Amino acid sequence: MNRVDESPRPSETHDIDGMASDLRMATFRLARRLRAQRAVDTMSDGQFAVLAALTMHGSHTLGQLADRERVTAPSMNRTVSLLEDAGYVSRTPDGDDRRKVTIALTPEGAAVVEETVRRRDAWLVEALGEFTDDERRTLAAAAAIMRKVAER
Amino acid sequence: MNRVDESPRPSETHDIDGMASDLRMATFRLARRLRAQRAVDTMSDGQFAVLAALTMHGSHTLGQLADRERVTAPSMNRTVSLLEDAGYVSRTPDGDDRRKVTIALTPEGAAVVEETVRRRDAWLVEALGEFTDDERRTLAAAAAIMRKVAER
DNA sequence: TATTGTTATACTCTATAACTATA
DNA sequence: TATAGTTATAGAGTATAACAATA
Repeated sequence: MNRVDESPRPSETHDIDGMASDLRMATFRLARRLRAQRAVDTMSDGQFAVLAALTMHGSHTLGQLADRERVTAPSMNRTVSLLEDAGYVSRTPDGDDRRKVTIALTPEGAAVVEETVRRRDAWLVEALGEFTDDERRTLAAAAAIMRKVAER
Repeated sequence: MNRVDESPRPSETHDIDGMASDLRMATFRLARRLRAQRAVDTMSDGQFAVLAALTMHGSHTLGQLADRERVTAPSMNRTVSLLEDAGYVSRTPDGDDRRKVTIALTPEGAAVVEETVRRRDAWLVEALGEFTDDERRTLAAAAAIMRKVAER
């Protein structure tokens, strides 16, 4: 058994049910807190998530965006329309299959992503400053694991 | 951006900006994934959060619930009304200060909490089963720290 | 007057159903 | 016929402003 800190209690590591509850509550709570920090912006989470997806994974069709964000096509259509009206994304009909529409980030959209990330992280960076190096190391390691869990 | 994986060096723990971004993204992603598991239910996150608060912290006035969930009083009033209509909470005028209303969980509400938690955690428990003891220990430790961060 | 809760109103996000255009 | 996207419509969640009851 690989021990990472001074006194891990083995029995607790087998209480996966309790740990899952703790992790679920902590995740929801932190997500809510982080989300609240967007108060300075006018952009919703859903809109920002689309811009972030376009930033990370390039252009998408409407259907691809809807699948990625796990919303229906009409919901995504509405979100994309709002982003288009704001000048943050462009719609371009696909050359091969003219039923499809390619949604791409505009330079203005890219700038908004950068600025929003900066603002959102500011609060978290300040909060993390009050924790210990060990605690921050734990969070960094956990973040990588959480991503793997979410990708399941 | 693969930074702190198996052997974090002290210098890296000072890259708080990058770590904050990682943690923010991982938290949002896991929260979204967990939230999607509620598909079997008809209850929204907001309604469930109220039932969970009543379960964990006992009865509240409307204002206390609004403060705890960080929404306005009219928003909480609406949520509580829906829960009351569904039979999951009760409203009782306060004996001492008759402006106040005590909101309490009904037995039906308590049953809904239990069942919802069970369903939500089922997915997470299964997911966690595919990780190592070390990884689960890291997540357990991180959950506690995340709660502290969120309470800031 | 101040506080607690509620009602009125409006806007966003989401969904299902129906429709259009294209394959 | 099937698929990609859009439009129509409705319900839930949130907010601000205005109101009622009580302290």
